[in-house]
Amino acid sequence: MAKTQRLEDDESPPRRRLDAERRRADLIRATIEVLAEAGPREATVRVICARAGVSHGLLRHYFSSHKNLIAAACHSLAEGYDAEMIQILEQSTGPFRERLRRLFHLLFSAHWIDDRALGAWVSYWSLVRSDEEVAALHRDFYGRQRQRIAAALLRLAEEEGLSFDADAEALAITALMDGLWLEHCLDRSSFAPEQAVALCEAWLERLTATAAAKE
Amino acid sequence: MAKTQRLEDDESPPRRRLDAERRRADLIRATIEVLAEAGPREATVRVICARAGVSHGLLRHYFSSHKNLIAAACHSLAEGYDAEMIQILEQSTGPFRERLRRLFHLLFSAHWIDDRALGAWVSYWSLVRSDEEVAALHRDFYGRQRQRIAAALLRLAEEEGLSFDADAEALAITALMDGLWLEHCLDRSSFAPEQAVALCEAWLERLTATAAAKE
DNA sequence: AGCCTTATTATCCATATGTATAATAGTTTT
DNA sequence: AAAACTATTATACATATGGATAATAAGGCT
Repeated sequence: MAKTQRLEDDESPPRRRLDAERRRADLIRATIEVLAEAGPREATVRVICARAGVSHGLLRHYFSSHKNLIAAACHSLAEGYDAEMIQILEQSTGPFRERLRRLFHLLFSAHWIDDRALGAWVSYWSLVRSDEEVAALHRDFYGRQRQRIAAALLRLAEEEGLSFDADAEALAITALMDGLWLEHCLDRSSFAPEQAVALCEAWLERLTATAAAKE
Repeated sequence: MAKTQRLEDDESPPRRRLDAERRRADLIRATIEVLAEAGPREATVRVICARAGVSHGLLRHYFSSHKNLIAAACHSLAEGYDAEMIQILEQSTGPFRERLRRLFHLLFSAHWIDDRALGAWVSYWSLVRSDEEVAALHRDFYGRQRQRIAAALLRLAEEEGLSFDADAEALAITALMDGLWLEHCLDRSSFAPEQAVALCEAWLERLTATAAAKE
């Protein structure tokens, strides 16, 4: 009785034909939104398609399976983050100390915090544990990410005449950022984004303050 | 045809009556194992009960619902970690610098790394986002955890005559530990547990090295 | 205009899911 | 040993789920 929202006496809903890539992107965006808001358990074919505004039969036109769509959404998340990191660390100007600080600001800026995709990362992490396809994707993505940060730290060391283990420090700052991001993601009321930025900057200052001068 | 695994000509499986608390604990343990190995999506009533070796109808005898069991499992995870933290930080002896180092070692020791519960935390985090009951549990748990670490840092500052913002630093070291733990959880091949311990210790040393002496 | 391609929907199907209920059997009590 | 109690199972049920198929219509082509 209460189910008659549509099709009752109104004309049938406008069936729009969309550009293939655009529809694919729409489905991925919808998946990320659902993952973020309801988690992997609720991210069913029907819920995702409803979110994208299409019938659930359409999914198989663009993705080989439900899992394939989930993996594509995770891929999209990782790629998006990677692209922003390249932009800030490698394609911008200025000293690398400044570039790293810009990365900290980006990560806890409204752009990433307010995005509905925020919680999707936790779902993504959850899927890494259970889906081998996502796990392989993650290994590749995380390796590249740490390599980028290590390279930036190495350049920083050159610029400031310091010496430290860039690979190990990249691991540390990545973990610090992820940890802060995770905790803020789990409970936004626990601390302000600015505090997370401040802690990352403090970490960087202490690193350079205690690093040995390169002879 | 292929479904006749049992009850065909053998005697019926031994139906064991267990102590209530033991069975409850068994179900929670099974839930954590399934969450760790397969993620929240596969942690269904039937899978969990099969893991615990009971029929799926039994669940409702001990938990009001599937979600209630999941929440109980998350609660158990958090309580277990909290208990270990109390043990190490508050009920052990020695200078607080040493106690904190012991915490680092514990976190990345075989006990926590090899435990099948390792991946369950990611599932737990994923559920925080989608289940309000788990979210409330988490806020309480995380607040206590950070408070414990802040208290330990404060004692460390007293012992060594230093001055720093213990609350903020507790946030940082918690994030660093969680971040390292998360990354190791997602890909154990990415770095050795000992390296995570070393990075936490390095963080602590830099904190005390750069902290102002208390006048 | 009319035709063709195919994106999109509606519908169907087998199975999985959470929960409820009645039957069964282990344990305790008397 | 009989009876009472209740943990446990087997089963049932309504709905949800991922996937498949056939019908439909939107947009491009000539």
